Amino acid sequence: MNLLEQKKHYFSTELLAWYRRHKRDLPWRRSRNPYHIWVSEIMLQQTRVETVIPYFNRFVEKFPTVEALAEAPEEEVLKMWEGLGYYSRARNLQSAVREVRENYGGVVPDTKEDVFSLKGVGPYTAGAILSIAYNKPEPAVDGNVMRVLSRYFLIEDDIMKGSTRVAMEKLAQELIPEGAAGDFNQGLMELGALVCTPKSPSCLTCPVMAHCMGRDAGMEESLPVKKKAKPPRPERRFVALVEGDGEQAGCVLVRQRPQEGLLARMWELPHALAPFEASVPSAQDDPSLAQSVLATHLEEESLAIAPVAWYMQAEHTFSHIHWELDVYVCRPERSALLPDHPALLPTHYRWIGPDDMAQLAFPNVFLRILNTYFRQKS
DNA sequence: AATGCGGGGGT
DNA sequence: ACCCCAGCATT
Repeated sequence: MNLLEQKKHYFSTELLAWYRRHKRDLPWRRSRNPYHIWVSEIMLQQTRVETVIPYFNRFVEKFPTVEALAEAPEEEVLKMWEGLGYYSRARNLQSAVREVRENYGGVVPDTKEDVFSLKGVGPYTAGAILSIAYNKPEPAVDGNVMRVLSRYFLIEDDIMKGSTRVAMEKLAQELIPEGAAGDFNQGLMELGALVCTPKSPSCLTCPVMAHCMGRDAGMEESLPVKKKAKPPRPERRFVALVEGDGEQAGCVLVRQRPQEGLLARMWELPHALAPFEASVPSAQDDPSLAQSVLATHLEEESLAIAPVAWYMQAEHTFSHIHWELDVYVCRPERSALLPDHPALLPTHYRWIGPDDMAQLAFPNVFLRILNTYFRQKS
């Protein structure tokens, strides 16, 4: 056996033993229910374990089986996902679960082609489901795994490239010990999460430090090589907090976003993009600018409102956009188009009170604004 | 291959 | 102020 083969064998053996001693007690590790493992893997995409735990527990309690999730209204599924981000994950998961109900009799499939074909399931998640739920020897290469492997094997290829991920998958598959795919794959990720961390890795407690080529080369902190992402583009927006009067007293106006795109089908406060000249907030801002931008925007939606006063600022960063929000309290224009009769609102608009928040899914930035407002009013 | 798609925590 | 995270779909 050559030197590289020895390093590989050592890595597999030591990592597996380490995982079995040190693995965390996580909710989705308490059973091998393939549906539960699937749900956890979708939630864990781009999301930390600590964040996922409470969401996972609530989700499987409400939707314990493939059937339960398949039959649920999408609105309820989105509400359970509220705050977790990347909401297409939730919609794709439900669509895939319905596919499993129709095509596989409600049983999560156990072959690569079938699992991979499910909506929202890519190379990582397919490997995770097959190895963790069914103990099949498939690699599950995520960001953690690429970091660990790039350090241990001193791989300097850019991990953002698809070809690098494919090479890592081949390597990861060769490393899987006989009959222990699930534990080994989870061990790789566990090591990346707890020991071989992005910054200041804890090499002295690492079970495979002795043969780590990255550490030998003094490169454990500079690996993996990763091309920098583009910074998010800034957007300043004016937000309308429209206070109802008359029958709508105590309510505010919200709307549902379009079917596709950013935050698809989520609820929000009405808002409009500031003109370029006002793209940077300044102390000398003329409130009338926000008022005209908002009034014009809502007029296009057949609503007549009059901004009253600046209320608060908020910001929110997506991967690709940074929102600076200025919130203005507004009033419906009396006698104008805004109907006394709520049925005449454009269909994607609604008046809501605090109690209605429990049904509608909002992105976090609007949750913060609405909670601030309703708390202050009560 | 590049881009769109949330949100929070660590440093 | 970055950086990163148990990625996938679309183009």
